Amino acid sequence: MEINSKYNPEAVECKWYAYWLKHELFKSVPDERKPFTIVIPPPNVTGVLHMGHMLNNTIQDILVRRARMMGFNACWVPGTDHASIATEAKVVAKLESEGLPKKNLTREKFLVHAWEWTHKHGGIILEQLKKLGASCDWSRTCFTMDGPRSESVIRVFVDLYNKGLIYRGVRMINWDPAAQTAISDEEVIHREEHGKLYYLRYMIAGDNENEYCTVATTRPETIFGDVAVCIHPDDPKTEHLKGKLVTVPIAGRIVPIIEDEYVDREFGTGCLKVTPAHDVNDYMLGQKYGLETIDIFNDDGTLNAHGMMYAGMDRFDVRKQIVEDLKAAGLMEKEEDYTNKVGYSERRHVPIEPKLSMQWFLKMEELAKPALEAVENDVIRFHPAKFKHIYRHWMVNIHDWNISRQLWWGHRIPAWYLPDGGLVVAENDSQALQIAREKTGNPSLSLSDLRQDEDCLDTWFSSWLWPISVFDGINKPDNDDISYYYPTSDLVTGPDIIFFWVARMIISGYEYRKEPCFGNVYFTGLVRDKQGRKMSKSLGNSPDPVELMNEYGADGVRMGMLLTAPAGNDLPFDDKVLCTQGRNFSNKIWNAFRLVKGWTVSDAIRQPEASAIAAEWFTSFLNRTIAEIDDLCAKYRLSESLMLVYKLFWDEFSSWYLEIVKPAYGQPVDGTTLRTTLGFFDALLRLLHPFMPFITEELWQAIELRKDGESIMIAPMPSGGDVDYNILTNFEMTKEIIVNIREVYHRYGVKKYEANALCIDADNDLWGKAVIEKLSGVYIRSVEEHSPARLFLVQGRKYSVDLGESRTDLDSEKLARLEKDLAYQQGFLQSVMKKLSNERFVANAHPDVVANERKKQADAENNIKNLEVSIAALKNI
RNA sequence: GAAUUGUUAGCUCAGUUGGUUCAGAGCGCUGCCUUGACAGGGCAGAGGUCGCCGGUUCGAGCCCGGCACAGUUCACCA
Repeated sequence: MEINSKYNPEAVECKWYAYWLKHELFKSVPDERKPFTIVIPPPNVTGVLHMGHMLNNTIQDILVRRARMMGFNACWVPGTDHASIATEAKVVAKLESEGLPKKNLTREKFLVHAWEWTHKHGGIILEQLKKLGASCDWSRTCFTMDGPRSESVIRVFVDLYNKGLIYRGVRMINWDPAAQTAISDEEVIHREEHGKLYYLRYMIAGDNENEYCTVATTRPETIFGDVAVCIHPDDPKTEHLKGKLVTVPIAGRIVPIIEDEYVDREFGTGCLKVTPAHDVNDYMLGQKYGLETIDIFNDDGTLNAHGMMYAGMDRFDVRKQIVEDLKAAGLMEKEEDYTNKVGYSERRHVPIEPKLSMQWFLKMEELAKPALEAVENDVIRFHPAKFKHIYRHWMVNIHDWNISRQLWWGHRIPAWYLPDGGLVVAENDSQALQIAREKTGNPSLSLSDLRQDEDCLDTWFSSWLWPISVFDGINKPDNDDISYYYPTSDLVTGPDIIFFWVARMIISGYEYRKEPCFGNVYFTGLVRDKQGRKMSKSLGNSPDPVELMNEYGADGVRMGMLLTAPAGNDLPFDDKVLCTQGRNFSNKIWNAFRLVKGWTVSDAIRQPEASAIAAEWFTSFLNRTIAEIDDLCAKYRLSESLMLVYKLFWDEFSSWYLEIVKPAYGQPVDGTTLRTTLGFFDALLRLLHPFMPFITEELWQAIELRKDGESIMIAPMPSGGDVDYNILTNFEMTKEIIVNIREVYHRYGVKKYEANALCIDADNDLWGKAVIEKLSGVYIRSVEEHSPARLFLVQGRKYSVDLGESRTDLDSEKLARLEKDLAYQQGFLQSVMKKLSNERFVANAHPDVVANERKKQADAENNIKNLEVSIAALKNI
């Protein structure tokens, strides 16, 4: 059987993914098994795969595949998100480039274009996930704007409205002038910015024309909205201003000086300009003192008519210009460098504008309570747990959620306005009409009298229902799927959307199912480049995942990423290094298999003793490792778990076990060893399968002839078994002896096959002789005297290698080594003795600890004695 | 400004209830090796006062206090 010495992932991966699909191995329907459910964090429908998705979905796939093999009915639901603001921005930009500005389009026309765009670019990302090996149940693929999901959103809106939790009102909101929509607090990113603090003169109205007060501001362009100047009532600096009126510079408006303790006396001049329409705090002052609000901005961030001669100019251009004009007018006292935080739109990257606006809000305080408790009490467990703090902080300070967006791409708010004011909220227009007729008492009211709200809902208002809505649990709360799959098991996502999504899903889960929506949340880190920078399009530092998979194989990329990505930790991704390691591991597995498959078998041979020992040892080692893997996976320490399997395969299985049982070149292997080895191989492949699905399937299918439809995917995960700790300990000693022999060989330039002898003490009932002989090429004999040059100690016993009479020369290197060892042992003994001679230690420490110290003392003394003898002997040669 | 997490080998990280035989792993690095599964490999090595200062203790990488630096989240100081 001819097998290539290098593993070629490409053909293998296509073949098995198609096979899995053909046999519907990802498909899940409710049955008598326990469910294991994951809902995918839906990527933007028009997005393409990036490294963050790779990491995130690899982890999900590992969890799902492992659960499936452990006997759960595993269901991973895929889907995409309509990404309201992002998608609309793309469509608007595209239409604009074709000479079709959004303002020239009707809502209906625009939506036609948006759907076209969605169908054209949609779903690419899901195809890319298939390349990664994602074992999603594709028959369940959902979209946040498909029929059942849209229906769910509308139902929930109506329900929350009827419960009095959704209200409409004028509030100070975050306005994104680029997208021209309101956004929620979470969509605002505060960035430190170096700007100026301007000191403006407001002349005091009245007789003395030279009197003025100075106001410090970062936003001189907002003076057109000024309606007052505020001072602190107890500030002597500004005492003289009380009760006066001042003239707003340039605007010329006369405004009062008001007093409020909100003003920080230490900041600036102690005088604060009050612009209720454009600052949250000023708005609060305006409310308190009944001040007018003057909105000076258009929706696109240009000034409106209140801006007088600046009307129509962009807000930042106005700032520059007005600074010049104020200077010219002698009203600019000074400007200082100043650093402050400016809120930016998360999506459009422009400074947001605080704006008074009529919007829809969801009351959060009551809804949040069970969701906070669930995480606090570990009903929903966060991995790593450090994110509980962040979650708690947000939940206890939760604000009402602005859920309306001035966009078209999304779920339109199901509210209809009545001709004479007032509104009705209903699931559709005919229902709305019916309610409207009842409400108004006017049976002749027709649909054309009603006007539906133009806004649509925040994207997250649909994704917060995802774990329920993908099983249609909002529309049909008692259906088989939701009853079976919900609560879901694990959620895998990034901490950046802990508030946007995770927290809100937990909230809606309790509101609509009275249950947690998942049991565990695994927070991945951020994939960064090797310099630690965030991966971004503009930096061009993000490798294309598909190209990576082509180069290293999906298994190689998965493995490389996972190996150094503990939960919650950022992953500095050096694809050359990490993916190479992953690919090399694939190749190692491949070649180990090639070795075993290349053996000819003969049942006429008895199993060699060394092989029998190796099998016994590896059985225990494997079983112990399986238990450790189970433990690590249960703690969601997937990287460490993978590392364990990696070392198990590479070091223990390949480097030790296979080397022991490997027959001499061209010789056949005995049947027992072959069967045992294939059994181990099978177990190792199954352990590895969740991490590296493709190569493991390929080799598992080649171990023996499988029936069509059989797959490692649905083979049981090895469950471990008895561990003989004596064998494990003994074998470690055997390894240590072999390493020492190799070291002797190394120093003397001896080859393994130049038969030599390992000398042991006559009373040494050495365990594992056959293994030592096999791996070192020695024969073992007992002696009275050891040759000091090649002597070494293992667990206090003496061993030496006899290289024949010709090589009894003094070895200074060996001497130095022994002396170094002696020094260490002496130092060690000293520290032990120091402790044992300390009465307080002997009196206070646990008896076990003291006993252990005495054993250490004895060991060290024995070692020292042996070393001294050898050193003396060595010096006498 | 507040909260929170971290600082252990060149890099990325483990280190559970304090016990020195716990200072570890992978990668990288150094040396040697063309004997046949694999040079995408084998074998053997080198590398760290566990951020700094103090304290508790018979004993501290681990507990306590302070400092330094880094990260994350939150926050209305114009």
